[in-house]
Amino acid sequence: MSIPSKYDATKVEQKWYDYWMKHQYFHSKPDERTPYTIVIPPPNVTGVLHMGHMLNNTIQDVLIRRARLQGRNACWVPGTDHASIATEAKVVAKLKEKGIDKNDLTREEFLNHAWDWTNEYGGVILNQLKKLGCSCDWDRTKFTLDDDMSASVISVFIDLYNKGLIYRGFRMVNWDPKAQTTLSDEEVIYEERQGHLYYIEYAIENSDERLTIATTRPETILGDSAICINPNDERFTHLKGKKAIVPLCNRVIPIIQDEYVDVEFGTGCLKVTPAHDENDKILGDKHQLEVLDIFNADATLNSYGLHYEGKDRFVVRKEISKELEAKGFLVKTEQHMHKVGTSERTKVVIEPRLSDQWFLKMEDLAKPALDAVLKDETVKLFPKKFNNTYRHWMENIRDWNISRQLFWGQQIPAYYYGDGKEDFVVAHSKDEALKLAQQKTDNTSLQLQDLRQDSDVLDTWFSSWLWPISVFDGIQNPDNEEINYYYPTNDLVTGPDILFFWVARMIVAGFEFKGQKPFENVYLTGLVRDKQRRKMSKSLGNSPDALKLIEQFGADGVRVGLLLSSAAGNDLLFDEALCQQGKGFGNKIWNAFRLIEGWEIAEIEQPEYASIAIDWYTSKFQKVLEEIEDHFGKYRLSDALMAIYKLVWDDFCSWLLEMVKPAYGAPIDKKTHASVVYLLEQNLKILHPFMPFLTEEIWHFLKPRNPEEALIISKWPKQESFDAALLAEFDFAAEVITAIRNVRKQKQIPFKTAVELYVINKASCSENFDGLISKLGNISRINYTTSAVEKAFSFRVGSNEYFMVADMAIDIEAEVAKLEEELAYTKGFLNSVQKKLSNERFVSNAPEQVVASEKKKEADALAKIETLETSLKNLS
RNA sequence: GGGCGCGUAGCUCAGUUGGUUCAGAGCACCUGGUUUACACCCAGGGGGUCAGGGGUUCGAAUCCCUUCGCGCCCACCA
Repeated sequence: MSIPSKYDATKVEQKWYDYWMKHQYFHSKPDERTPYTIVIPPPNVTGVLHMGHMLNNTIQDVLIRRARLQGRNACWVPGTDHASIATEAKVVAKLKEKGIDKNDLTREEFLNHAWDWTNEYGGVILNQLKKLGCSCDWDRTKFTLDDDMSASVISVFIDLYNKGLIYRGFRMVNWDPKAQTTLSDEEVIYEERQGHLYYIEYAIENSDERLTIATTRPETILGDSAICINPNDERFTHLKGKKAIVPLCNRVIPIIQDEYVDVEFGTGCLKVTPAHDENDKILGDKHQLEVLDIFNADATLNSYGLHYEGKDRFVVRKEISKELEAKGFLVKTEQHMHKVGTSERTKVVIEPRLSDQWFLKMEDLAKPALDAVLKDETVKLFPKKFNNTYRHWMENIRDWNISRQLFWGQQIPAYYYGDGKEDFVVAHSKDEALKLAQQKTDNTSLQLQDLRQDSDVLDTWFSSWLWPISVFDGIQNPDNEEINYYYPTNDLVTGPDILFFWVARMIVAGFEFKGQKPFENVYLTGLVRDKQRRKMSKSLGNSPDALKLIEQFGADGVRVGLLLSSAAGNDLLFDEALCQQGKGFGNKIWNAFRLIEGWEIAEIEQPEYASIAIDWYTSKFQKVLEEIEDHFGKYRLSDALMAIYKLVWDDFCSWLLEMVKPAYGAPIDKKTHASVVYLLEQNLKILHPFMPFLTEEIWHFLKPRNPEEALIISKWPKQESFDAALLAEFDFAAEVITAIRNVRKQKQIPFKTAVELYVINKASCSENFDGLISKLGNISRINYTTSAVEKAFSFRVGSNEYFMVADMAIDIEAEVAKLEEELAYTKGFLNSVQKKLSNERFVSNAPEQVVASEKKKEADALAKIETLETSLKNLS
């Protein structure tokens, strides 16, 4: 098999992905091994891969591949989410393009369109994940609207309802007038907006007096039920019991008193509109005020809007303020910054609206989930700083509005048989509902056709909160082999933006439905931003096409690029240059492999320097492996990758390969070659989670291997003890080599010119690395001496002094200057050390170790000064 | 309004309980190098008042206070 000089990522990647699939390496089934399980955060079924997914799933794949190499039964469950509101919005838009209005369709017709759409685009994103190299168990692919998944959701709803945790309530909810559905509090994003504060005069009934109120929403005066003043506000006590007249519609409303009103804000008078403001609703309930809903579902005004009927709320706001001004009701307007709730999905301004909705009581459910993270730490968040955010949310948790006025989702299993508030039952089927209804009403004449199912569907998150359980059928079939084996899962990798939407609720569901946590560790990634720190978004056009990146840099290159600078929880500032760096790294490894494979092997004796070099790298590898394990343990994948990057590039390629490399054209001894190949293989194993394709390719080039010997299922290197002393010796030798190269560069001694080196070995270095110093410094001979060598370039490493003898003129003055500079620096250093040592408080307070080290520094400095002074004397 | 976090080299970030190994890494930059695995390369190098000020300590990037700047989360003030 000939080795291509260039690595062709595209071809190689397809080949190995097919190979892995064919041999079922990604597939997991319960066995005697310890499981390692990840469930994917299911992307929107109709979505396309973006940079956030790339980062997220690369991290998951790194974790899963590493676990697989460590001999665990690795199972990564993929799937997609029906994303009710987002998908429904897309389908509605698509239908609109075709001239079809959703409102003209029946539920069934609409769902048919939605399924067509899902079947056409669904799964695109999963195929994109394959390009990235994700080793998911595709046989397990789930969709949150699969029949069994939906059945689990419905069971859970019924269970919670029967436990009294789900209730129906007429409440103020967040209404999205565009999607025409309610939203949970979490789906509302508050934005700071510049608005106006309108000061409007209301006449007092049977009086000439006028009262001024301040409002940001003048259009809602048509829904006013009262004016509220603070009972302690002396300015208004005389108005107690009087009535005011609403401008334009001339309705007479009471003036009520409540301490809720802030005397300081605006005019100290508040208009009360119970239908359109949460606080006004509370006031309204307390004071038994009328509730006047002035809006239609699409936030246009209804008949209460008088001549504004049918017009949009924002249009009305402008027009009504003009009318109020023209008629003398508007006193003034002020600029006013305030927060406006907007829909996460449709971006429109949320309208508080009173309606019948389904809620889930959260307070009791939240307790075990709160303790699991903060008290028992059975669930750990990475980075830990999210504990606070989590606590805050959990401790102030509010009931969850789980109903949505959509078609795309699990329809709520509530069946109504009458118009009364309690005239409904909750059941798995209509037949069951009928029985229940007959029992409840004691009316056996009730018929199936008398029942109508609630038209709402459940919030998407009400299905995805079950994900880690339901993908293993743990709801419907709670004691099955799979759920018992894979649950709780190990790691969850997701963004902090869905910490509440999803992560927290999964923990809640885990304890409620399985009696234990859904996962052990939560790795929260940062957001992917561009170089200017802007969020990547379609509208900004700053989000690169994920697949094009893979084409350009290879999946391995992109994976490395993404992970190079992404500490957990930190935003990732994406730059294509990072992928280039990833690709360059791949190229480096490829060429190292080509070098090794290109050597001619001979039955010759192993040179001593090669044996030392291999011992050194073996120890170095172990030392770095220890660091890598530590990084992985802390979910510091960037650091783990960087440690491997430096190990492979610097230590393996730049040092080891250069050290063992035979002279040009000369063969390498068999033993060294075998060792180097072995060490390369060790490298490939730890590289594999990050760069699966390239490593598998090289692995199979190194020797023919059976499917059972594929890298993907090989064994992660075992951690062993290493020779720290040898590593220290190498570091010293490396310093010497660097110094030699430095002198060569400064004095323009070409590398090809061999020079002799003399050493005054005060540091008592071993001669282990002399052969390597000679080889990498092109030293013809190393001589040990006790006195300075004349006509030589000198340098010092530690307390050793070195002299390079080259056949060229020595600039004595420059040498003297260099020595003097070094001497001055060392004296200054000595001075500072001695100052510290002469400080009695330092000597008596600091730990012995620290004092000893300072003493050693002093001794070393003194020795060095002596050496420098002797050399100076010799030169002059 | 409440809470959390951050500010270290041109950029992105490490820096564990204050003290050997503390001022680091990668990238970028500068200099030199191409018949010899790799220019997607090799060798070498410069660069920081650790945001500012104050304090505790023998000793502070690290602990405390304070100022300034930035980010995030939560909260119904019209």
